[in-house]
Amino acid sequence: MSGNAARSGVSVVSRAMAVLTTFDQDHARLTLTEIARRADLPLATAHRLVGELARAGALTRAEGGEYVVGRTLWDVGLLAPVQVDLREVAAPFLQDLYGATLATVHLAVRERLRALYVDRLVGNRSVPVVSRVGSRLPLHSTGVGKVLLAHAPADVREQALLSLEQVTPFTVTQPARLQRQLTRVLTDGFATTSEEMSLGACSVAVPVADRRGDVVAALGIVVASLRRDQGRLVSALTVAAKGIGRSLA
Amino acid sequence: MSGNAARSGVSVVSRAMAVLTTFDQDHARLTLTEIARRADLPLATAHRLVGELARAGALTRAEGGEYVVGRTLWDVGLLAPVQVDLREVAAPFLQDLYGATLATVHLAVRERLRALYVDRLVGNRSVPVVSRVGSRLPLHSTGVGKVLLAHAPADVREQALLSLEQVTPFTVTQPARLQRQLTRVLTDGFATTSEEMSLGACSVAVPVADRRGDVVAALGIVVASLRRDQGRLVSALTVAAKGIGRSLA
DNA sequence: AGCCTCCTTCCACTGGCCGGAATCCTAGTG
DNA sequence: CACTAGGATTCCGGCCAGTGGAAGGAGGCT
Repeated sequence: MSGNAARSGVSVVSRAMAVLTTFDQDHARLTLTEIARRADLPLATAHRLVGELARAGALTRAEGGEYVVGRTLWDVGLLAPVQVDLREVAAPFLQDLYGATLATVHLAVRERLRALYVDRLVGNRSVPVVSRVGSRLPLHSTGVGKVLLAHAPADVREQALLSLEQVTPFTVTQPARLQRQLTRVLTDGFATTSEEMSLGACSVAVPVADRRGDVVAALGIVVASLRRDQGRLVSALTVAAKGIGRSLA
Repeated sequence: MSGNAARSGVSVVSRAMAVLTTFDQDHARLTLTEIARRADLPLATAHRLVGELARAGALTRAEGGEYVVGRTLWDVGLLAPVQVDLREVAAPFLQDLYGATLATVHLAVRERLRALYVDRLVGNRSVPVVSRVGSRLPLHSTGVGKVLLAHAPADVREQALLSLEQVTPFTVTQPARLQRQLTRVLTDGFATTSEEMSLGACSVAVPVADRRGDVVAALGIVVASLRRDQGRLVSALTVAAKGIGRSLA
């Protein structure tokens, strides 16, 4: 009658991973109870798993008793080959771009219906932004997202147009209007946003094409206003994007 | 007689973590057999664990059949609070420093008897270096290491002086000589190396002190030669380090 | 073919995992 | 101070998931 009632049949490993993936950018520190709830595990089970993960260094206990991702996982995670060639090649160009504009610089690739930010540079006097390395943001409300979407296969574009979340009052949510913008992105060679992702932040972005001409990433910068020198920014971005493309294998 | 002979008594979780920690900077892609050997697990056991980890997204199978760290772990690992305040505060200063010098810029903290590189900027025309974010390099053969060691507690210094690995022909391996250098680091306010970590690379580094005056990190740059403008580099580094220190909470 | 290395599958045994329940903490409340 | 509420921790018997030696592919090289 007592003891283990319904062993759910999933492996320990997948449960442990479920615990780990309860952490995300908005939930970087969690209590045991939250972990159990989010991973859908009995409290006692979560307690044991979390304890073992902590002992192994995968999790660490913060001051308040909450759990955070541990240093060991940081080490291991850094080894993941997530766009490493692209990032290594692009890094110097991002730095030059930052030096020339002093604006926040973004490098993103498309991951299904999201823009995955693989690298980022933020300055002292830059406009505050929500993105971080590893962030996944909507394709329709960011500069890099629009570029990636404009160059995406037709089926991806169609699916993306089906659900346009209203992030700020200025987010473009009408499919027809966004479609027109995407067409212009292809002809103009760059995309812009005006407070469509976060208030007070505008952005410009250009595609990064490899030697075969395929768009593999988008390069963008975030500024307070585009009124002034949009032309100069587009030029700087284009030069950097070309440089990255040429350096890709 | 058959079946499971000696269940070693360790949990599945710790075994899974043992598998994950077989990966390091010099072994970013491993075959199943290598994993089993390095984690000291029977092949069949390693095979099952690796399979489950791969199914959970913690590992990915590369083209050649080797395993690499998966995207899921990259996501989770990025959430680890490893010097996040320091890194966020320092990032803009590193970028300015790169802009002013076009040299590779390093930010490192001390982790026991190693220098842990928490951030890094590498340019197009920079001297090639071995460090990456997450690298742990010796304290006695790197610029940032010497700074961190000079400001470390006495017991740490003593212990570090006991084993000075000869990395290149120019590495300082005599304890007395290194001790004299460390004393100078304290009076001069900066440390230098000349091809002591890798041939063809020299470095300058300065301490980053928080508001209480405690040295919490070291900031360094790597150049081909120090002959020319060591003074200018030290100045730029000092300014940046002061700025970081002032911005720390 | 023969040999070698690495990968995959099989299967009987058993000890580590499971999780409801009880207990221990805090912190907040009347 | 007693009481409550929410979370964290410990307990413990039952049982199945994990274990790993062995055997069987799959290539590659001589």
